[in-house]
Amino acid sequence: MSERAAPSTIRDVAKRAGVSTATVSRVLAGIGNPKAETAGAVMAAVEALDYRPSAVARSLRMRRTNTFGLIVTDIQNPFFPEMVGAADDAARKVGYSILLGSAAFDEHRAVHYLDLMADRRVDGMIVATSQVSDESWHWLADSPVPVVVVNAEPASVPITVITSDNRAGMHTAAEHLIGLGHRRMAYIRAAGGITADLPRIEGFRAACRDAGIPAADILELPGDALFEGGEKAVVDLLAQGTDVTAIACHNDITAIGALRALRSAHVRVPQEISVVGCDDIAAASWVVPSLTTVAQQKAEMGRMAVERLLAMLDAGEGGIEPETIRVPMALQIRESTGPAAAGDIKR
Amino acid sequence: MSERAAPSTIRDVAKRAGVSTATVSRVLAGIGNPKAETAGAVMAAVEALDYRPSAVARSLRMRRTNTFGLIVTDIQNPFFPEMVGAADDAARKVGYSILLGSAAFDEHRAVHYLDLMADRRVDGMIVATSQVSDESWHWLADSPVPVVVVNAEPASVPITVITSDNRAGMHTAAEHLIGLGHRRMAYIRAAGGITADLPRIEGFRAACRDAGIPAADILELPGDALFEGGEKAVVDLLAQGTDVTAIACHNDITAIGALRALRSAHVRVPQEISVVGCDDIAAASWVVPSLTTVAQQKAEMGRMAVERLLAMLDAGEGGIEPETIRVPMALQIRESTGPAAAGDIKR
DNA sequence: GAGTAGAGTGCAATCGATTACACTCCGTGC
DNA sequence: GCACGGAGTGTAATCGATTGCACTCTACTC
Repeated sequence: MSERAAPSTIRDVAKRAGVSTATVSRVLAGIGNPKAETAGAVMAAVEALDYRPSAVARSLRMRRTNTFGLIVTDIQNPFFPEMVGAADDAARKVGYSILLGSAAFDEHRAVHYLDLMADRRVDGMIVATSQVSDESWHWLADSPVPVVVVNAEPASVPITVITSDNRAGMHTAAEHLIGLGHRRMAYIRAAGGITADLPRIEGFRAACRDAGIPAADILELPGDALFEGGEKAVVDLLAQGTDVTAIACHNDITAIGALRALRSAHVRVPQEISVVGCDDIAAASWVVPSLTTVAQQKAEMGRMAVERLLAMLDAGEGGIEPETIRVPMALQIRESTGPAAAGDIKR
Repeated sequence: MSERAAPSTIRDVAKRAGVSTATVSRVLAGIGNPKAETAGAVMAAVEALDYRPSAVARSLRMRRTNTFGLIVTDIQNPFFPEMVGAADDAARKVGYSILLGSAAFDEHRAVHYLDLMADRRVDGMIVATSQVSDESWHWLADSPVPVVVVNAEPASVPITVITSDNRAGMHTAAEHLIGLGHRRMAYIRAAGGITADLPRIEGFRAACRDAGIPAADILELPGDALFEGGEKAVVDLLAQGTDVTAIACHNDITAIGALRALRSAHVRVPQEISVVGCDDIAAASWVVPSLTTVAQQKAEMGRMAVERLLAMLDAGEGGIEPETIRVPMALQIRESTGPAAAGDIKR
């Protein structure tokens, strides 16, 4: 047809209704008490022209975008969609929307999104990744826009943090294994830079220490927080022969990779080796055997992050002190853990 | 500290550099040939003030937001993050970003996002869901902004569509099963309203017809495109006793639900019953037995959608005719399918 | 009947960028 | 000496909304 039809503006509506733009704006915002007649004319014009106020123009004038930025480590990890969904719900309920960015394990991409969101003048940011440089953390902490960090703990930067109690969670998982009689265990870690890695391994070690298990009996294996990392760690472990009877993993995806490798090697789970994960993603109950894991309150954290941002917004600057909130985790016992095998596995 | 510090504006920069805002704008955009001295002063001021141009103001003036809206059926289905990731990559490369909305199987939410994106004046929209009313499809088709529909086929609306060749894909899956000797089969469908449902079941039926299998031998079961639907369908199927030797499912999540129910009932897969899914999500190769499935080119489709939008944008209105592009699917044979059992299952 | 209050609107500035147009120099050509 | 052209900048309009302030009426008080 014609050129790309320009959407109608408030001026078009005003003209058609025979009033000023100020009146149109007021009628639509429901402020002032317009005469029923005026209001009617405005609404009719809005209807006729299929008018939709431009959020862009409004944002410029109001100096608010009604948008929160949300950066996650990797949207492909099912852990995040659940969190994102909950955050989006909470935001939508109060008229905000979420601008999403997935860092995809790449610090440059994280920075890209940080910049993007700053340029877009989001009203607040949720940073749910630890793939962020120290420099960026400081920039965030100094930023005039409210920031909430989820599941990461930037050291020595005063900033609001909402995180699962990773230390206590993995402590519980270790106790569970120890209670089942496991003494020689392996732990598959995340890659460096993922801040949840440290508290989790520490919780695990602490529980072992408390049970009198020598640190040397705990094998720490490198991983990458992905399926491949879990798989490879187990392949290597078995290749060199091992007597561990349990494997704890940084997260569920790693654990599922581990399960896969154990199955390929015909090691029975949990009869020969028990496996526990962390996160409680949907797939944890899909796999065979279903995965014992430490559940994070994903949705709850997403919701909390948004609520916190809103609170910071209407408290204004300096209204709310940075604070670290620890959300409890809960052990989900499924099929992948059982009593320690009597004898060692040699193969 | 003070009030929420307002970010510095182009005027602040101009003042500090001792030039006009026009010059600042030109220097930053790299147009005109500013004297080296002027350019230097501008850059210095930008640096000193930590100036970032407001994308909001720019969008208003340019009447372009450099943003594409993307609506998916359900971000929790791993199928979508892969597509979204690819779309985001493609968009970022050319300076665009993606505003994401998950309809979460709710038509009202889909409409909400449609409105939101229209208000935000996105430069184009990707609609990767069929949870959209006829009215909305027409609205989209008439919309002045470019729209690409992914994996849905609004009937009788002239609009650009990129979709997997669902019919051919499921036809192939059926042939695979038939080739393995299966004759009595079940098919777990999606809920009504999911447009991929129809071509898939049709492809399945067609392959059976071609093989001379009477339609009555194909059991069509209701599902919901979710884990629960697959699980329930199989539970019901087994409860009433059945002689099927293979189950095809609308998608992988459904198939994984079916696997779970079969396992609970101690039916061996594939020895007693074969299962195939559709999508090829990551979890398809995680489950046990790993899932034979028909793979969609998720990333490719996300990329294509963005490219198409860009093409529509610089072709201007009417430059590109609506067209339906079918992306081929590929059978991924894994462990969940095998030769048909000799005898029926009675339990 | 003058004064006042308040309801209902309009005028115009503003948010922060981009860009058409006008203007000032300065060097050249003749 | 004057016209001309181009390089380099500045002035001001514009994008589409919101909102403080001023204004016009009407109704009411005394």
